Amino acid sequence: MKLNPGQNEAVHYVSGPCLVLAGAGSGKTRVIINKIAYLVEKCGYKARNIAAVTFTNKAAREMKERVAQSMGRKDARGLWISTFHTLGLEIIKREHKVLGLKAGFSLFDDQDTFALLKELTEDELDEDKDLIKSLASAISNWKGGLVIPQQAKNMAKDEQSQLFAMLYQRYAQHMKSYNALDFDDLILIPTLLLRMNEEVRTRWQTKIQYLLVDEYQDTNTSQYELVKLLVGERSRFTVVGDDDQSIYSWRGAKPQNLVLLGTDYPRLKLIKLEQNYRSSQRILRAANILIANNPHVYDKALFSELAYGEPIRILIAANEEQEAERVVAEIIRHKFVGRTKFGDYAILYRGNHQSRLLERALITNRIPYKISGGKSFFSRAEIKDIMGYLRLVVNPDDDNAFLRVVNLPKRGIGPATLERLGHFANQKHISLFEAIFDVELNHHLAPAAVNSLYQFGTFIVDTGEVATRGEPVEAIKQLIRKINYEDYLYETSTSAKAAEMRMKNISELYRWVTEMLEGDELDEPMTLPEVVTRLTLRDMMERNSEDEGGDQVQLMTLHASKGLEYPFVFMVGVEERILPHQSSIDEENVDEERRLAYVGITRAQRELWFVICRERRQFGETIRCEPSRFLLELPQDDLIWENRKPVQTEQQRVETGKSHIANLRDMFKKES
DNA sequence: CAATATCTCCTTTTT
DNA sequence: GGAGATATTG
Repeated sequence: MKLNPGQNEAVHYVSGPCLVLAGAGSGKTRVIINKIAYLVEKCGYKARNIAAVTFTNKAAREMKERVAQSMGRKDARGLWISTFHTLGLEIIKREHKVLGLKAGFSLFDDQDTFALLKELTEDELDEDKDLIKSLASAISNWKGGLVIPQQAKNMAKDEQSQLFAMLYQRYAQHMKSYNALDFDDLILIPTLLLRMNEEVRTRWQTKIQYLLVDEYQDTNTSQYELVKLLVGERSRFTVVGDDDQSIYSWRGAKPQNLVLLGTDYPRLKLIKLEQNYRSSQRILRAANILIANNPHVYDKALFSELAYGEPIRILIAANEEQEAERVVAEIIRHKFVGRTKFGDYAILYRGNHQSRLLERALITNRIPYKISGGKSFFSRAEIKDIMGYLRLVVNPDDDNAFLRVVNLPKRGIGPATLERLGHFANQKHISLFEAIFDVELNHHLAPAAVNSLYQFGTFIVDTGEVATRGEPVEAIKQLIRKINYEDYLYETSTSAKAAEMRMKNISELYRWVTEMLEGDELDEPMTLPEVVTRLTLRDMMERNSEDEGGDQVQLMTLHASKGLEYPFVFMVGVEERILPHQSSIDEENVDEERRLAYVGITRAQRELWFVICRERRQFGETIRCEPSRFLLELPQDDLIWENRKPVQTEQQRVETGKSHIANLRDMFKKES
């Protein structure tokens, strides 16, 4: 396929820093892929000296695959295509000596982090969930903004932030003694390292000679800085982004980085991609009109040369059960009429919990579906159990992992025993695991308890030895067998069927681990510690969802839909307090929700439905729902509201003396 | 003291 | 409708 002039320019401009403003569906991925190929084939770069950073593992995976197809597997080998987090992990891994980190560090996911914070702040925060959560996000913000604990303390003005800064410091100390890192560390640590250590900086600047960054509007301060440090003086890079698709500011993303880049690099070349190849003109028009309500830094005029297309429909359901049924019925009808595939349909929603009823409706109608993101594979108890074991084997100082698995299956080690063990370990400033082997433990615990603990500890050590001896696959096999995990599942599950399901999940995990340990044509073999950290980044899960690509209706959150496209898209729950979400209305941050709606709309290629309810059950009470303000902002002549004359004429407007929008609101109220 | 049964809270988005 | 804390039993 030929590139249009803008795309062409973006691909061939390689002499300096380059910013590509790429509207939705304007072929930005194609630009990146072509550019990588161009750099290797025409500019003399070696694959191993080019890095491309994407926002999700899935996107990285896809890009790797597409690049490999376009330039041949051999040439593509060695390219660094990953997320920021995986790149950071790689840097940490290779520089762990300089950093003074032990090789087998644990990667804490946010649940681990939460558990640790809860533990550490019992006295100060009194187990208050909301407080702990805001502490967690404060810490995450600090880390994302490159603020270390000492600086946080210095900057703290009020009492609350002083307390939080102090707890941040305590958290950091404990993470260190657990030999653990959290997600934010994966960016923070490499950035600080590159900033302070010239030798390391030079090494990485030599290694990565050209850097490409996708979804640039989602970078936060530390990622911005990391990019800057990696590209150095040469500043050979291309970043691609779209401020209208910035939907992650709640976790520190700074779309202003798009502007900042212009001041930091005066020679920055700005290229706009404005032709949309994805959506019908009508869908694009709706999206453009909606997003025009937001402020803009760079003006952008997206256009499409595709057909004008079908009207956008708004389905109105009495309640949330009906909402799900309506969607499913419409898919069945539409598929029958249009002879389409289930895989052509996507259902998008604001929050993960909204998927439940949809799932149920799909199941009862025997429609195959795939639900991505959300309550993932990795939050299943059985997976967390086995991962807990693996983490402990790799890094015995990981107290979180220890606590998860020490009495699983039951080994007669109850809370009382653990309480004492914890107290003892705390006094001696050692990990729980080390405490087991301390001779003085006898003075604090009954012999039976000490013995159970000792047995457990020895078991972990033994497994670790098998793994390091070069037989990690064998070690995992033994592990699952020796803890009688299968029996445990059958005993604890409510039905044999459920146990079977869980065991299947375990086999799946086992398969992935084995694959990663052994490597394949695109990926090098990994060590067990690497596998464990990579799985925590949910790397494998997303890879898997691809080859499972049967003919299935796709369900996902609006956030998860970014970067994807589907011929037919349903957006459900497009109501006030859901699609602008209540909290964003309270915080007066509706613009970001509008961008979220914009992202959803621009996923659609051919047809688009919005679905709303008149009322919905929210924990016991039924509450009335109002259509989202975004629906009222759309061009009404492109919409068909169900059971209703679509458009108010100019005459009606004059007669009633009310605005278009007020009238629509009235109509909705009368009917419900 | 450990294992199981009941009751409560809360539900934005994710690397 | 699910996880986590509390009440009850073995």
